[in-house]
Amino acid sequence: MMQESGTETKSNGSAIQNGSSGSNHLLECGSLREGRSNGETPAVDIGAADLAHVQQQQQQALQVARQLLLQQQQQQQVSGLKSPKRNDKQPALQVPVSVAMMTPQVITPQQMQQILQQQVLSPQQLQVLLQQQQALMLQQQQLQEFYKKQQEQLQLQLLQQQHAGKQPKEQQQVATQQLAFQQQLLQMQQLQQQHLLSLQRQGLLTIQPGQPALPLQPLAQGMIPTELQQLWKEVTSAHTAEETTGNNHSSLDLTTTCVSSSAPSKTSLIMNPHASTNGQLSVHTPKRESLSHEEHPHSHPLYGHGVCKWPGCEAVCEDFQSFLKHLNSEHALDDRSTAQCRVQMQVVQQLELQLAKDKERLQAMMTHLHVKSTEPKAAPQPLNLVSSVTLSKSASEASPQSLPHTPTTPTAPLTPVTQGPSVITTTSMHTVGPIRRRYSDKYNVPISSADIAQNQEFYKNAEVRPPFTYASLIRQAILESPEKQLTLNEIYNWFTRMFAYFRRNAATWKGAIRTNLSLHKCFIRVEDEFGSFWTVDDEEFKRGRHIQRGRPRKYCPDENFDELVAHNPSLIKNMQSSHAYCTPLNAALQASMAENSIPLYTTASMGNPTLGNLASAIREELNGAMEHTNSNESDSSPGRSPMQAVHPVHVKEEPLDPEEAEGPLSLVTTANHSPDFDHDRDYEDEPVNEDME
DNA sequence: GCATCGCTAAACATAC
DNA sequence: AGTATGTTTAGCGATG
Repeated sequence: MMQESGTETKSNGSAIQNGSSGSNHLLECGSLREGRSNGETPAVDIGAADLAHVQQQQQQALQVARQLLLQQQQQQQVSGLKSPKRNDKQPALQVPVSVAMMTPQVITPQQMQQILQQQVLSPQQLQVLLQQQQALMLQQQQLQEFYKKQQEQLQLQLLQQQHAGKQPKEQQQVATQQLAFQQQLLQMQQLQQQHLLSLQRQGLLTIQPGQPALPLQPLAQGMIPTELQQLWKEVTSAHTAEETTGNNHSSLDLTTTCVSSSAPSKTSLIMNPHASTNGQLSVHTPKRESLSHEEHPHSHPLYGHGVCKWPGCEAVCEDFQSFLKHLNSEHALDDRSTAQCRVQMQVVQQLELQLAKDKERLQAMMTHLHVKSTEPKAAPQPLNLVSSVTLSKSASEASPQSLPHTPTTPTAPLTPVTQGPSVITTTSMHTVGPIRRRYSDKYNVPISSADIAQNQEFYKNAEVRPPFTYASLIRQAILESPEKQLTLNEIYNWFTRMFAYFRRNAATWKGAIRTNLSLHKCFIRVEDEFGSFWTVDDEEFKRGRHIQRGRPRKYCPDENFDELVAHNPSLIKNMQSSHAYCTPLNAALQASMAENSIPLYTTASMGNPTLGNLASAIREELNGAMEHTNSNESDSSPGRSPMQAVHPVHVKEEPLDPEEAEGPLSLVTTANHSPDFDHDRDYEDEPVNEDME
């Protein structure tokens, strides 16, 4: 966190300077002084317009500008998070203060990283966009301030005019300048809106659907930046004297502000370092700040549990006063803090974006499920989010289960986090825990790639437990791999990559994976000189059988090992000679194996017809040949030779299911001679083996 | 009520 | 010794 912040700070700091020199808006600062030296007057020609007409124009322009400002403020309020309570009490004219920096940290580091990883744009692009937005908003704020002053001046002028009955030429000129300035304000707002639209198009900003967009009014007369700056300078300098009397607003020195944009001057524009707005730095208002502290003494969103909650800080502050001191000293308005604000803004924006997307997705899901719930065969519980989301193939049911904290069954989906209409109530969303999905007892229905891919993005980002069993996920991971084989660590990585849920509680789910790999017959462990990897026997997976539990491990020598070797010479090469098969294969099975050996080897739908596959194939013969003699052709890979890649030296031993093993048909590698084979699972219900035990 | 399934936790073993 | 990997078992809750 600290490191990231440091990096961000550094990059932002340099980018700020680049932005200052490269931005069109900030270029105006430089040309401002040039324009001033030229002494040019604004390109506004009033001529001999009568006073009433000028005044009318002024009023109209003011009205338009005021509306625009209000609209923009509304837009910022809507697009930003809801203001905290204290901000609601702020005057309407004040710039809405975002709570981005004032909201307690609810984002986990993982989520933060996730968010940053999800960014569509490169950091450089984001940086540029943010700088542009920042510059625009800064300028807009300055314009707002200036606009207020101009408004006051106008009122003063109107009063004077009423008393004097005539308008001095000077006043007329000022009014003209104000009009031009207001038009320029519109232009600024257009620029900003374009920028916002640009952000929106790039997915960085969401605007509520019902929110009215700012009107894109064509400018009657445009002004080049130099003219604007000239105008600004002249107007501000012409009325400095008036404003100094009893005016609380400090006069805006844009020159100073612009020059110090990379290191903003607190004398010209005092920013509130405690609060960042959505792209705006609010004008410091001591009264407001003191009010805020009065209302919430010793309460600060950036302070909690004696620790400064400034992102990346976590400095320990014994009391609130020391925190304030720390805040003012360490997080004053500088490049670093500004950059951190930007990062936080980005985080908030991304969260809002993600939230909007997830809401939309949830809505679609609700709609979809609601429709489905009317179908005859739909699950009785309307809260069953699982069955129809992705695993439509599975003919299982689901039921709510209240498990608030500890994740349990991976077969269950989690409570939707976002609120939504329709059938899911708030209560149910919090009580619906993992819902067990149960496959048919007879066979496993493998999840298809589409099942996961359908909601891939969702599970990648949301810490929602996927409604698939570990076995299904492991299988999916293996089958997705190019070689149809994965090491344990690669399986881990696939889980963490594909599911945000599996980025925590690693010990739990990793153990579950190992257990499943060992427990399920369909997972075959193969060793080579580089280590071991896991493959999957899809047919076996569909059977969904487990290694029998609770049975003693037995050793059973196999007299027919030679015959097996005859079908797979690699056995001799890779297996230790002591490995043997314990039970005789009957002639029919052997013949069947001889005929179907190659398809059998590829049955497992894996790239490598390893020994594991061989064993799987044998198992297939033993267990399934009788029930479906032709079950292998579908998964055969004609282009692959069964002996294509052979490194196996170790294969998980598969006992036969008693109900399927007819007679003493057992295929067991032996223990005793190799540590790799010393955990031989045996077939239960074999009197011979029982006796050997 | 019972059997099964899926999961979790734990113990244990082995290899590195 | 510590860690990763693999195996096995017990127990729990959900489900049929």
